[in-house]
Order: sequence, then structure tokens, then C-alpha cells
Amino acid sequence: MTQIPLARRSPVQPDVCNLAKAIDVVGDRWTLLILRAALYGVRRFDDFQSELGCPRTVLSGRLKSLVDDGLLTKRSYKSPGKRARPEYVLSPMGLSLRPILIGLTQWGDAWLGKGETPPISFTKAGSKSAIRAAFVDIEGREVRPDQIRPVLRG
Amino acid sequence: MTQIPLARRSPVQPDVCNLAKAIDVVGDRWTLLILRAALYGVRRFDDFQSELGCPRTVLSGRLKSLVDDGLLTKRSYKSPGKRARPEYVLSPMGLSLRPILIGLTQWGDAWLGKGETPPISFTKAGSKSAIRAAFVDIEGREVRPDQIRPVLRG
DNA sequence: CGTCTGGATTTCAAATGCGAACCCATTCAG
DNA sequence: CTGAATGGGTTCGCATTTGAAATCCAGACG
Repeated sequence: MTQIPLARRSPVQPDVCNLAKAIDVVGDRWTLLILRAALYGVRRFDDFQSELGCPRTVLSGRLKSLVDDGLLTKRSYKSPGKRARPEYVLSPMGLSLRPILIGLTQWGDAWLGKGETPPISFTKAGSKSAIRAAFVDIEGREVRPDQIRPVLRG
Repeated sequence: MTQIPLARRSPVQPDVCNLAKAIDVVGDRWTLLILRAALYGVRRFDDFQSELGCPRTVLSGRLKSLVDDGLLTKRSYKSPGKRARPEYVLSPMGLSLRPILIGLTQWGDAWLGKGETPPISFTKAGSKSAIRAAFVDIEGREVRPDQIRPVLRG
């Protein structure tokens, strides 16, 4: 039961599509795992490395791309008595991916979690009930998925 | 100005984390591009291929994984006078990724679109004003990003 | 001075990727 | 019946990317 009508082609060419561009930037296993860690507060090369267990070459390359693309900012930190080291923190551009990664977490909870209680959930400050990713109209009221309509420019 | 406190490690081990599991399933350039096309209504092997321009071997493999993982359903279609062919349609599991891909589209519009009008946008049925990805509480009221608090199980 | 430590680059085998050509079953045209 | 066309793949080499380990490098410290 698919509401999506058959198409031979997407209505938007991949080279104009910002979704395709976004996939180019973040659509990679390691890149997404790096962003996941960054959103949890990881900032340092070796911390990323021991968290991800990925080759240092790969990590080094991905961090560089993420900095080039503007998702991470490279800056120095200095613990007293140690030499200055770079750390990688999320820029506003990177931070604004949070809703998407939280949405993906909840998708994983729903479909891959095997019925177990999710290890992490999200609430509104001061409240105990969970929040979830959704769509809202201009006044901030929820729009159900089946109410969403794509509109092509033209 | 990062509100995220420094962490040496994510609070949730990757092998328990449903975000990490989700990334394992969809965190791949081609996989995401396939899902993008599928959400636009593409269903057939050659249509995917000519849209993505990816090697047929890769496409064949990714479609197989997506079917195995439950995001796509393989079924037959038959145009009159032609022989039966398989087509790949989104399952409910795959369809429920829509909000995430739309969110990613809007992220791309905001950060990668170079100020141009996005080629595609989304509205609520019957309305003309755009909708956006956000968080809502249990009653469907928007929660601002700075109000979000993670809660660990345990 | 020599050592330690966090951050990276070099090296090289193994895996994955790519592109092109090929295969297979069916349907249609002559 | 023969032969081309069509949609959906697989096979085959080669190029790139990965992975794991070893190495390098700069500054603090004893």
C-alpha cells in the first residue's frame, strides 16, 4: 500500500537537489558516526578513535572533510601543563543536524530496537514525558506525515 | 559557543545504540540515494540505475540489502503484453524514514543551497505555507532545540 | 638530554568500488 | 521460426578506498 505514485525519475535532478548534496556531505558511515559522537560531546582525535574503532587515517580524513565542509570547527584547547592540542567542535551548521540524528535514533528505536527500552531518549527541559521528531507548520503545530505535500518550484 | 559538554566517550555504546544501528542500515551514500529516489516514486532497477548512475553491481547489492533489512519490498509488476518484472517499493519501515529525509533536504536547503530558492519544499495539505522538521512534546506542541534534554536509561 | 603523550602520516595487504561487457528470459516483428 | 529488443541482472578486470600497524613529530617534563 504505497501512496507514492510510480515515477521513472525523481522530479528534481540529483545535481540540483539539496538532499543529494546533503547526502554527499554526511552520507557516509564514518561521517555519521563521528557526528553522533560529536553530538554527545566527544571532541578529541583519540577519543573519536577509541569510540569508533576506525583507522586513524580514515578518521583524520573525515575530520578534515567535516572541517572543510563547515560542520566542525577546529580550534585549540590547552590543559594546564600540557601543550596545545586541536579539538573538533560542532559549528552551528553541525549542531543543526541534531534533530535529524535524534530522528534517526528514534527510527532505530522503533524498527531496530527489538522491543527493548531505548538506552537514550529525549524530553523537554523540566518535563518527564518524551519528545519526538515531527513536522510542524508555521505556528509550531504538528503536521501528520500523511498531510505532507511536496511542492516543486516552477 | 557549544552547549554540549566535553565527553571522552558517548554515554551509549555503539553496539547498543539504535542510532549506530540505524547508521549501519542506511548510512551509505548509495543507500541514501536509493531511498531518496524511492521516496520520489522510483521502483524499477533500470530507473534507479539511470537516476543514480551507479554501477549495476552496486545497485543490485544495495537493493538486496535494503530488502533483507526490511526497508524495501520486492514484488512483481506486469504491464500488459510484457513479461513480469520485479519492482522495489518502500515498506512501512522505509516509508517512515520520510521525515528524516525531508529534514535532511531542509538542512541542505539552509546550509548548502547557496541562497537559491530550493527546488522542492513541503506544505501541509490544503495550505500554502511551508512546514519544517522540529520536535514536539506529547501533545504535539513544538519544543525548541535548547529545551531538549537527553535522558539515559538506568 | 631523553622520554612520554596526543595527534597525525606512511605503508601495504585486503576489501570494496567502478565500468564495461556479457547473459538470460520473454515478447514482438517479420 | 528466426531475430532483435527489453528489463534485470551477473561476470570480469582494474582502480580506489579501507584497515591495522608502524612510524613520525612537537612540546612538556624529569
